[in-house]
Formats: sequence, structure tokens, C-alpha cells
Amino acid sequence: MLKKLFRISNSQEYNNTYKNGLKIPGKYLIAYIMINNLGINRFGIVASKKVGNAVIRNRSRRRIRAIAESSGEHLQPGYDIVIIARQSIVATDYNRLEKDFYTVMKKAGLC
RNA sequence: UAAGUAAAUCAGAUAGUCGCAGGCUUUUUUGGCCUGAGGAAAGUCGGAGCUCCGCAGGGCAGGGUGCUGGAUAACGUCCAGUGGGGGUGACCCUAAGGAAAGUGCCACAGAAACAAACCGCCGCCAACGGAGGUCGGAAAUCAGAAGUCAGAAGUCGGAUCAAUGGUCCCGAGGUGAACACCUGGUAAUAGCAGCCGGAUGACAGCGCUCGUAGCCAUAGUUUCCAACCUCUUGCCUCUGACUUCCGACUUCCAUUCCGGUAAGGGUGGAAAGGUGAGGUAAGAGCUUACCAGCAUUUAGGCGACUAAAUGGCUCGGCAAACCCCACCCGGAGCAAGACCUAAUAGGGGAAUAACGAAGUAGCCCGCUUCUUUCCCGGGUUGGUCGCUAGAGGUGUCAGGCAACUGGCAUCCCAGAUAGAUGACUAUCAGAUACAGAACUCCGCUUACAGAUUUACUUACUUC
Repeated sequence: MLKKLFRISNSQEYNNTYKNGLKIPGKYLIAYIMINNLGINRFGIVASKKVGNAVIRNRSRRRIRAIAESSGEHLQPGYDIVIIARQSIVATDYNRLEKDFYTVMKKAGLC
């Protein structure tokens, strides 16, 4: 589902979101949310080297992506969302991560 | 069965649901099919392909490699060997050229670190000292032997007495109480010109001097003379012992000086080949046997090297210190680079026609470019290609000990671009190691839960 259309692919767009977006911290992840004028949600997922080696980073990124894919119907459209993985993500399972994601989204008022 | 050694393989499986990337294929809007992380994808250490750099030429500098032969596109990789080291063994480890080209270093300790004497062992000369021995001389003492003189006692003989023994007294004459004096005879001792004998001696004999002391002058126990013997003392000679002193010679010990010695001790990572025997003043390859090392010759091997014989007789270590020798090395890297589209402009300042500037990784030369170069300012990071059919995989045959090479057959096996390979459920199992492609390949190194296989070694047990 996450085709190129639904991705943030430019470093300028990332920087824009960091500067102007709304920062909402969760237990396992942090979200920066900013309104775009496209009428769709675009996601960007970031896992820094703090999280772990390449394998661990890939796994956590894929989990977040899987949640984002499945969340499409539940969220209001029209936002750029950058999700940053925290170090604590390593120890959790999928269900807890999903819960955390939705609490963050609720805080942001997207669902 | 246990403990090992070497090599190889695997790296959860199956099913379902929902998804992602690429390719193919239809169909025209979305279906279908296929494929989709690793042995290390990691570290980015070595090498190569590929690309660009005004095509990389010479010298210097610099860097790398370093037993031999082979393999390879190449390598610091691999294979086969050689030497060295370790293991009972299977097997493992090994930067392993040159120290007789030169320079340098070898801390501390130690006498000495490249040619050495601290202790030790040994020798010589001289001086001094200590202890002893031998010989000679002198003195003193003691002992013995021989001798000699004197004395005493005795025996015997002779003279004397008529004749024995004992005791006392007296004993020539005269005077006298006595001392003393006088007379006659003899004459010892002593002394000494001398002669002679003795052992050159003590001393004896003869002689001489004095005529003294003494003795005698009626008989007598007595007395005298001579000889012998014994004892004692003195003296002398000889011998011996001991002590002291002096001299000469000699032995041992110690110290100093000089020299020999590399066996031994001690220090050190390392001390001048090792061990045994001979040898020596003591020692030493000084000699010899064996071992190690070196050189030469012969034999074997493409070679590293190995074996044997012979020889003289022995050479410290470090080159991962400089260095020498042999071989190799242009640089930057897929953000390389190419193309397409869009945009366009060359704006300001400076330097200027060679003795200049820039490029070619450093320096010198050489080469190339120059109305160009530098600085300031401005613009660009969109897309496509590179990009995965390759020093490719699998099988087989052939060559080779092997690494590897060649032929044939067959297969196509990730290619993203903020970056795919995932999420959930169920079942099974030993309950999940290390870990994620980014141009490619060959290696190396490092990480790793476990599982399996093959070959071999050692030990034990059974048949």
C-alpha cells in the first residue's frame, strides 16, 4: 500500500516537517505531524543508529510500516507524518507497538 | 566407548491471510506467473575488473613484498614442498633473503656485551716478614771417657827396731815456764834463661836460683823411701747433650709486583662451540671420539634443500634499527562517469606574453593547455544509463599430487534509490547464533546458538 505516492522521499520535506510539524512523543516512537494540501497521508519512517545494528533497525522500520499500512482507513487524510523509532522499540512486541501508535494518533487528533 | 585432529554441509520447517520490489505475460485496470539477503551481505585489510584524470615517459624520493616451485586477471591469496618449532599421534604453527658491504644498538646487572681477568687456578724474579731444617764458629753449663798432679786410706817390699796391740804425754841440742833466740846437716814448696818427654795439654824428668819454711840430729808403737791399687778433689784433653749468639745454605707460608690461564664461580636474554677422555705449572680445539656449526667436493632434486666424504679448526644477537639485494607499485574512485531534459551568462575584481600561470598525488626533468587563469558572486543535485549474463552457477569428461585449467551439456540466480525481501495466525522441533546487498568479482580477517557427515589419531573394553 505504501507506494511512492504515500511516502516522504525528500530531505527538504523531512526538514520542513521537523521545523513546522507538531511533535508528539509516545512510549516507543515519536511522531511529527504537519498538514499538507494533497488530501492524502504521507509517511516517513526514521530509525537512527542509536536503535541498533542494521538488522534491528530494519525490523523495527518494517513493523512501523506495517502498522501504518493497516491504519489507512482509521486516520483522517491530509497530513505528512514522520515517525521516529526510539531505543525502547527493541524490547516490545507488535501489539504493544500498535497500541502506542494509536494513542499517539489520538493525541494528535487524527482518529 | 571416550578424548581429539582435519575437512565439508546446514543456518528452523510447513500451511494460511494481508502486503512490498523487480521481471515476464496477458488484459486494458487490474489480474496471473516467476524470482527476491549471507556464510560471513560485516570490517573495508589486500588484489583485480570497470570508469575518468591532457594516455601515466625518465630519474630521485616514497611505499610494498621477502624460503623454493607452481596456480591465478591479480594479490599480502591459494596449492605442493623445504628449513625451524610444538604435539604420544592424527596434525598444527612459522614476516623464514643478507649480520665475512658498512653504520648503529645490546637497558639493569656484570671484570668484560666483541673481544674481556673481578674472584679463582698456576708460574717467575726481587724485597721484606714468619716458621723450620742442615752445616760451621764462639761462649756457658752438664755428662762421660782417657790422662795428669796432689792428698788420703790400704797392700806389699825395703831400711830401722828384741818385739805385738791400745791410749795418753813427750821427743835434734842448748837457754827458757812459754813466745823467742842461737848452732849443724838436709832441703821441700815456690820461682825461672834453658834442655827433654808427653797429644802442641794438665804435667813429669833434668838443670838453675834462694839456702828460706819445714824436717832431722838415742830407741820406740814410729818414721822414711819406692811400687801397686782404690777413692776424692783440682786441672787438662777428647766425645756427647743442651742453651744462647753469629754466619752460610735450604724448605714451607703469606703479601706486593710481573706474567700465564677462559676449566670453575658470579651477572645476564646472551659470556667466546657442547660432552667425555687425554694433556698441562694451571689451563685451553692444545689433541682425540661423538654431536653442533662453517667451507669444499661428489651424488640426488627444476629449486628451497638433503645425504656422504674431506678439510682447516669455530665465526655472539638484533635488519618488526638504518641499510644492502631481488621483484612489484601513476592517481582518484559508481557521490566513478556517460547521456537526456531544463536553464544559459559569462557579471565584478586581479594577473599578464614568459624569468608567467595551471594540470600531471611529492621533487627535478619532460609533456600538455593558455585570452587564459585565479578570486568574489550566481545557477545546478530532475530523469535515464552505468546496474547486473558474470574471471557466473550446476553436472560431467580430460590434464594435474594439488591449487587450478580446458572441453561438453545445462541453468539464469536480488537490483532497491530515504532505500523491497515484511506483519499476523496455527502446527511441529532441539524454542531460534552472528547478522541485512547498494558497481562487480577473487581473497583475507573478525563474529556466530546449535546440528549433521566423512576421513584419521590416541586410549580403554569386547569378540
